[in-house]
Amino acid sequence: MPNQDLPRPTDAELAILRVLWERGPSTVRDVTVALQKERGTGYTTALKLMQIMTEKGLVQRNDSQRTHVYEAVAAAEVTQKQLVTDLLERAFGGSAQQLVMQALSSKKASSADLVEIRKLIDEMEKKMK
Amino acid sequence: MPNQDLPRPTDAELAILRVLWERGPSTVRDVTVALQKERGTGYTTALKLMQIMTEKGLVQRNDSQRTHVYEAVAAAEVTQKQLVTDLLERAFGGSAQQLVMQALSSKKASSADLVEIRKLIDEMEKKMK
DNA sequence: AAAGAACTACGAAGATCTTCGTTGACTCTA
DNA sequence: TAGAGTCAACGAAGATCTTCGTAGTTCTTT
Repeated sequence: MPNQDLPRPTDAELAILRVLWERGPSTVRDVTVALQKERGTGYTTALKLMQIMTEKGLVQRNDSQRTHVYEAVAAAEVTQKQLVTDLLERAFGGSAQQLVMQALSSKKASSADLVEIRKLIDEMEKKMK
Repeated sequence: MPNQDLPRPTDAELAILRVLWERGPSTVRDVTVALQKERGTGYTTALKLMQIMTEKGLVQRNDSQRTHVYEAVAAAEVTQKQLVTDLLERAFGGSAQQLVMQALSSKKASSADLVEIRKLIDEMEKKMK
């Protein structure tokens, strides 16, 4: 029931969340290894970040074992929606249409994607009646 | 011909850009007044930010008059696309479809918006053949 | 039991972000 | 021409972000 009002994750924090979303509950070591390649993140850096994220409530820590295990508090979809909503307000003045247009044209979506999106639009139009 | 590789604007910078996009070339005073309501931004704060943005290349300054006039270097669409692309990579692993879904469901788009988006999808599908 | 490896905690440094006070210059007006 | 108002410039402060070195603890191995 709680869970809301998590702060917007920073860039480095988001990188960690993405690892946790993909791997599920993970240790600092796990996360460090995963981020080593793309970011060159050091162990203590990841540790410190994850400690801070714990304070912020972005992740949850199981410290029953000596090696702590972290997991994301909010599901990927929740945080993603928050980020999109945020960007929508900050950059697009709330116009979802423009954001969608930019997203679709910036990264080419597959035709399967387009079908999915069309479905969603159909449903939304139905509900509007 | 130049123009690319502008840094990602910060929150406060983006607020200023939005004013410039809407008003066109504006003075610090103009921007301050516009942001006073929603953000309570003070004059020197806006000035300092706009000076920094000039150094970064985000805005351009005409100082032929005593009262300088600033304008955004990149059009709204360009910066918006940059921000969306950025978010796409950082939070969605490049999946435009998911981002669009979140955007459409997070903020209710009007039926006119939906029609527009559907048009865009139609066009994209055509081009795919 | 001793040495080495792995882990958490802590603090600090450097960078960036945001805000604002102060100063000095210019302009307008009484 | 003196005073009030407006402006750009500058510096600094406080907050946040990111990184990393160091220390102390626990575990493992020999």
